[in-house]
Amino acid sequence: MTEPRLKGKRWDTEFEGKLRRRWKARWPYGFEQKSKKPVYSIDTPPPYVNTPVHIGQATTYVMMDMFARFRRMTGHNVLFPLGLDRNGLPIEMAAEKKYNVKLTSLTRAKAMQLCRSILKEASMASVDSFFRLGVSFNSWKKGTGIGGLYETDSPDYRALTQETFIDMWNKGIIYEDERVNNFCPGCQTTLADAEIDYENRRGFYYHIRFKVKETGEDIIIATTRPELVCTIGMVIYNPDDDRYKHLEGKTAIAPIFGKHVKIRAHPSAEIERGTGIMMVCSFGDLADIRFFREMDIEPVIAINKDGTMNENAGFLQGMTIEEARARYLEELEKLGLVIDKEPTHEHRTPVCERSKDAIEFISMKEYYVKQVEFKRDMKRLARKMDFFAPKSRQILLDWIDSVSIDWPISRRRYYATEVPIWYCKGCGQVIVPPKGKYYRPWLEPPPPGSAGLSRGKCSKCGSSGFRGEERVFDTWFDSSISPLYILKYSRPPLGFFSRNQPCSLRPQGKEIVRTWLYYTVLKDWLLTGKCIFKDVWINYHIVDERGKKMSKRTGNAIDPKEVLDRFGAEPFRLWAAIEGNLEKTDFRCSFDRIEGAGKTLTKLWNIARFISMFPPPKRKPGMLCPLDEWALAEIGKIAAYARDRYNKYDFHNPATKMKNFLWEAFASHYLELVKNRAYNQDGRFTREEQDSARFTLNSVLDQLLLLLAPIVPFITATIFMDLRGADIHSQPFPKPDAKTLKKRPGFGTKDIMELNGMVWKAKKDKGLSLKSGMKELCLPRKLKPLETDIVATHKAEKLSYGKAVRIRL
RNA sequence: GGGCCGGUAGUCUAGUGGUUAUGACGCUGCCUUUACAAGGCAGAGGCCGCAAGUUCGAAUCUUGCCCGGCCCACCA
Repeated sequence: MTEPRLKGKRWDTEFEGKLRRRWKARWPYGFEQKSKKPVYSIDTPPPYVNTPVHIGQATTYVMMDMFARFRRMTGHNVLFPLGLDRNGLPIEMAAEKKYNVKLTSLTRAKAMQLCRSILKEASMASVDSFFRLGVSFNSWKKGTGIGGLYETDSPDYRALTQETFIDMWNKGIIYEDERVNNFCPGCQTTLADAEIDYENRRGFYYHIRFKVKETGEDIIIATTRPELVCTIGMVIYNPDDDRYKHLEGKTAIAPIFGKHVKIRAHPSAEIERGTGIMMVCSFGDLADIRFFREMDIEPVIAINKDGTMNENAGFLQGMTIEEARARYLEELEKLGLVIDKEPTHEHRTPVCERSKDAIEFISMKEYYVKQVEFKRDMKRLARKMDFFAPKSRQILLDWIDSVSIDWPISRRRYYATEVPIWYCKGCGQVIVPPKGKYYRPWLEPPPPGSAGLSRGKCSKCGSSGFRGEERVFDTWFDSSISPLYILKYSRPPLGFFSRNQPCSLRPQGKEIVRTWLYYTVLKDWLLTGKCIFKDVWINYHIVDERGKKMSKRTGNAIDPKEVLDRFGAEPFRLWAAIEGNLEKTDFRCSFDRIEGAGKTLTKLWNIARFISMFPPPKRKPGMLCPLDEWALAEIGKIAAYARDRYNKYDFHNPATKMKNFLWEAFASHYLELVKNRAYNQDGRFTREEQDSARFTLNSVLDQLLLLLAPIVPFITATIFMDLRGADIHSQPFPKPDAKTLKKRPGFGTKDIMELNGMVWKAKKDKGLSLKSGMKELCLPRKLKPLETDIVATHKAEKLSYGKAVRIRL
C-alpha cells in the first residue's frame, strides 16, 4: 500500500510556528533594492503603538497581506513597509491616564518626558500580532531604507513633516488667522471639523423671561445655554409667526446683564420649537457662527480656552461653564425669571472624538492650510483614483462637498511634530528655517540660513531675541505624508520617488476617509501637483454575528490574540478572504465562522495527503483521460477568474469558488472517480491512463495551492515544501493556457455530480455499502468518455446507454 | 432632513428575469467504505420585509412604505 508523504491527519497550528521560525531566520519578503521588477507599493495605515491590535485591524492587515503576496506572485517588487504611529493625543492621553496628571499643568519638558516613557514601555504587542498573522511586511526592523519599519515621531519622519510645512508656507498655501474654532476644553486644543463626533445627549430647556424695552411686555425664551445670555446678539422669531410679528424691530433686554438687542424675523426660528422665539448667542453651535456672520453682528466670546468664563461674562467670570450656568440660573430664580425647565429630546451634540467633551466655539489664532478653494481639484482627483469597491468613492466626494473652512493644522499640545517657526521679539517677523532638518523651536534658537535671519539677527529690525513657536501639528498633518515618506520623496535614492509615484495602493478604513485619505490626497497634491494614489481600497467595519458594532463595553468584541491562540492565523485569514465581499458593507465575525473556515483547511490537508500517495509521473503524459481534462479545465477556469479578481482586490468571490470546488467537484466527485485508476491495483488501466490520473491529481493540487497561497500562506507553503521542495511564495501565479480552457467535453460538472449522487443514494437506500457492485448501470450517452472510470468506481457488471441514468442493483 | 447599504430557514449567507431558492452553523437519524468522524449520507426547517406595478414569468427590475446599520447636516 502506498503511504502518504504528508504526515499527520490534519493541519496543526504548530506548523505555523515552524514556518514562522524558518521565516524569521531568513526573512523572505524584503524590498528588493536592486530589482528591475515593477514596484507595487502599499501605503499601510500606521497603527498606534500603545494599543493592542483589534479585530478590524487584524482583518485589514491580513487583507493587505493577500494583496502583497499576490503581487509578488505576479512579478512585482512589493513595497510593503510597516509604520507605527507614535504622535499626538492618544499618546498624551495614555500618559495622562497612567500618571494621573493633566499634561497641560506640567512644563513642556516634563510632559514630553512622560510621553516618552509611555512610548518606551509600549509593548510591541501589535507588531507581534502582525507577525503571527503572517503579514509579509518588508521588514520588522527600524530603518530609513526603502521598506524599513518607520515611526512617525522619528527625527527623519518629523523632518519631512516640517519640510512639507516649509514648502507650503513658501508657496503661500499656509496662513495664520484668528477665527472661531472648534475647541475641546478637555484636550485643550483646537480641532478640525473632521475630528468632531456627534453624540445624542440630553439637556434642559430653560424658559427665561426677557423684557421688551419699547412695550414693557415679557417674552419667554427657551434655551439650553443660559450662561451664554451675556453674549446675546439678537432675538429672532419666524416671519410667519403671528404671535411675535408685532415685535419686529423692537428691543429685547437680557435679564440681569441688561444687554439690549434687536428683535427680528428670521426663517431659522421654528414656530413649533421651544417658545417659537429664540436668542442667538456667540456661540452655542455652528449655526450661531453662521448667523452672526450673515447678520454682521460682532460676536462676544465669553468662554476662555480653559473652559472658564471670562470678563465678558460679568459676575460669572472665572467659573466653569457648568458653574456659570448654575449660578446664573440661581440668580434668575431669585428674581422669578425662570418660568420652566423641561428636558430636551436627545439632540446631536458636537463632541471631541477623543475625549468626548462637548465642543466649545472659541476665537483663537491658528495656522491654516487652504482647502476651500481647491474643492474642485479634490473632486477631480477623487474621480481619478480607482476605488475598490467603486461605490466607496462617494464617501470622499461627500466629504469634499461638506468642507466649508480651511484646515486648521496647529494644535496646543506637546507630543507631536513642532511647527518649525520662530518670531522676532523685536518686530514680530516670522523666521522660517531651511528644509531638511528636524527642528524644535521651543527648545532651540532659529538655525543659520533661516528666512528672515541675517547673521543671527532679525533681518528687519536687527533684534537678536527670538521666540520659538510652541504649537505643534495636527496628527493628520503628519499622517498625510505617509506615501511620500515610504516612496522616498525628497530623500535618497535620487529619482526613486519620481519613478515610483503614484503609490499603487492606499488601503484604509471607511471611517477615516474624511481625514487620512482626504488630507493625504490634498496635501500631496499641493506639494507635488499630482494625485498620490492609483488605487484606493476601502475596508469596512467588523461587526458581530448580528451586525452590531463590536465594543469592549457590550462585550461582543473578539480579541485577535484569542483567535490566534485558539485557531492560529490560517482559519482567520481564510475567513477574512471569504467574508471580504467588496459589494457588501460590514464584515460579520464570530469564533464559529473562523472555526468553520478551519474545516476547509483540514479538507485541503487531507486532499493533499491523499494526493501525496501518488507522486506525479516524471514527464507529462502524452494523452490525458477525458475525466482528467475536465478537472484541469475546471481548475483552469478558476485560476483565470482568480487572477482577474485578485487584481481588483476581490478575494471573496474566488475564495468562495475555490472552497466549493475543493469540497464538491474535486474532493467528492473527481477523487472518487479517479481513485481506482490512480491506484490501478488490479491492472485494469493502462500505464498511460494511470499516469494521466497521477499527473492531473498533482497538477490540480499545485494550482489550488498556488491560488490559495496569498490567502493562506502557512498551509500552502508547508504542503508545497513537503511535496515539491520549493517555496510556494516565490512561484509565479498560475496562468492557465488557452488550450486547457478551451477543452469542452460533452459532459458537465452537473452530469457527473448527478450520476454519482444517484448511484450512492440508490445503494444507500438498499442498505448496501458504497463498494458493493450493481447488476446494470444505464448512462446518458454524453458520459461515454468516462465509462471506464464510472464502471470501476461504481462496480457495474453491465453497462448500457439510454436517455437518463438507470440503476439495477 | 439628506446620502449609502442591508432585510432570503433558529442564526448567518449565495443568488440581478426562467424548472423544485445556494451553502454554512445549529437540530434529527444513519454510517468507522483503504485522504478526511474536525468525515460521509439522509432529513426537518422559508408568506425571499410589506404593497403595488412592469412581464408569459419577479427573491431578482420599477415605485411607494416599514424595519435595521453607517455616514453627513445649523437646531432654541
